[in-house]
Amino acid sequence: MKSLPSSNPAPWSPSAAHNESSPHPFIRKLQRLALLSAADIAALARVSATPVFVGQNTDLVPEGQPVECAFLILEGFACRYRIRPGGARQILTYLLPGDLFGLDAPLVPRSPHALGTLSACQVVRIPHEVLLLLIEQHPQIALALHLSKLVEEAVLHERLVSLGSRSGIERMAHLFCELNVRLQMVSRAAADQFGLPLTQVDLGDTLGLSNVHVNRVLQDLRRQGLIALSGRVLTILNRPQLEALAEFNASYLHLASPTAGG
Amino acid sequence: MKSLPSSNPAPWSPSAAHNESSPHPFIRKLQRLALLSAADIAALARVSATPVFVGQNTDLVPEGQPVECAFLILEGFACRYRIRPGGARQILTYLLPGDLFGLDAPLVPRSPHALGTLSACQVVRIPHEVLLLLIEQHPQIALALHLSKLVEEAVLHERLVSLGSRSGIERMAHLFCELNVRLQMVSRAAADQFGLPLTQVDLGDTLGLSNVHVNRVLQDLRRQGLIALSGRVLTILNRPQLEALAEFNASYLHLASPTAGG
DNA sequence: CGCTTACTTGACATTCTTCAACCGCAGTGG
DNA sequence: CCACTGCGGTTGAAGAATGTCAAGTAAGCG
Repeated sequence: MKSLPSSNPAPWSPSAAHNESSPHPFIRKLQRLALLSAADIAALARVSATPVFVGQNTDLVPEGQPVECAFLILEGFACRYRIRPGGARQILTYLLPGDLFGLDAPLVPRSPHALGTLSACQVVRIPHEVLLLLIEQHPQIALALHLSKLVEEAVLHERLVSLGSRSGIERMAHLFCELNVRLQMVSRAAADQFGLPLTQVDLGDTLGLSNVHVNRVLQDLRRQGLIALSGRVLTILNRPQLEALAEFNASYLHLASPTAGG
Repeated sequence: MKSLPSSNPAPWSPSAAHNESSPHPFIRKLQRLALLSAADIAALARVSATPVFVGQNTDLVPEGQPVECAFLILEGFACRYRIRPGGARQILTYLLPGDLFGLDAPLVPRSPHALGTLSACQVVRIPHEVLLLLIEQHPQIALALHLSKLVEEAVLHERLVSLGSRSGIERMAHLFCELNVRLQMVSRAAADQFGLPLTQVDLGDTLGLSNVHVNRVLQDLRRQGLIALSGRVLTILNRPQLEALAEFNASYLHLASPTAGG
């Protein structure tokens, strides 16, 4: 695992003019959770104006280190993960475009897990003070961030159910359903198709399966005609059956305050 | 699963004079997280003055229902759990004396999981408004509650590592280590011994193991001389080895603000 | 072209589950 | 007092799910 080359943009990082490439995932996500004013949106746009490009498999925050600033993912897949003494990696959560890491970092002396990229990512580093100010001056943003933490908790609970009591194929189906909905919410997925920049090892470290077993589970899903997966693109071929297999119900991802926009 | 007999104390509930039986676990826990004033402590004592006794295996909040009020556990074991369509139960988190459920409930339309007791419990029902007031008027309590949520998150992550990548015996060892520390923090455990009012089925539903396998794992731990467990009392016979087996490091449970008391 | 990384496949071992039976104890009712 | 019952725990045997090891293939890249 590489580690992040200090604070400045990596040498191969292009200009910062990329931030209008597509609907801003952070704003889009928070708008779904609370009603934001034009000033709120402007503040969010300002905060995330200078993205940095980070290569895949790069640590943004190493395990056990203090967290110097928050990170906002604009593009790509990142994750929180732990490495066990024997070397095994457990991926705890995925961070997708629009997801924020380190909101509560000032309260935590050292991060109990690492934050790293799984694909090449576009990331914004946000100093704690900036985030603090944002929250103090924009109560609706504070509310949206709070709600987003509650959704994260629900996702974690759902993953616990998967790891604790679902079979390999059910876990995989559930993960795909969840990723599809989460990516759709920030316009990074079509109805039944999205880019999945993960290796089979990544999937295994997420779902508690060996890479070999992941491979066989994927083949099983393909053979049943539920998905297609090749070239880092996942296609859901039979959503009803996939969701049934996963016992998937998207409601846990759709927490919204009564005032929230679409 | 029984369900809670409405809002009033159960018929067999004794007097409320019981709340001085032992160091108040809620106050004790929050004091560990932030520096509380005498007024803070008095307010906490007032809020939790009227406990209710609840029998084992009783639902306080059913899955999918709105949460009408918060619940504070004073004695006994409770848990958040989910029942899967096929009937399988996954226990998500334990609530021990001093633990609070429903802090964010006003923001969540319906609880995605149930809250139920695993043993007979002593519980306080706290209306949302009372909790809100407590938080508004006592910033240090608000801080402590926030930190306590962060610890809960760390516990959840730790459980995810267990279910995702540890063997049955490692999971069990880790759970015992964690429970010992958490109970010690609220004076419900001696150095190496504590009451464990759980059945082997409960343990299995927590750790993602069948009851039969739980039984064998327990025998293995006993055979290795690491624990004794009988009559609902768990004794840790060889802590270093048990912690090594579990890869246990208590630091994730010891988050504290710089100003916190011991 | 050779190297690396990801994926694939087969054979085998291990972990864990399922099913079924049995034990022991506590509560309950006759 | 005793039979009955139910729950929690224990045991054995068989099988399913998953891991490990090892080898081989395919695609991307310098």
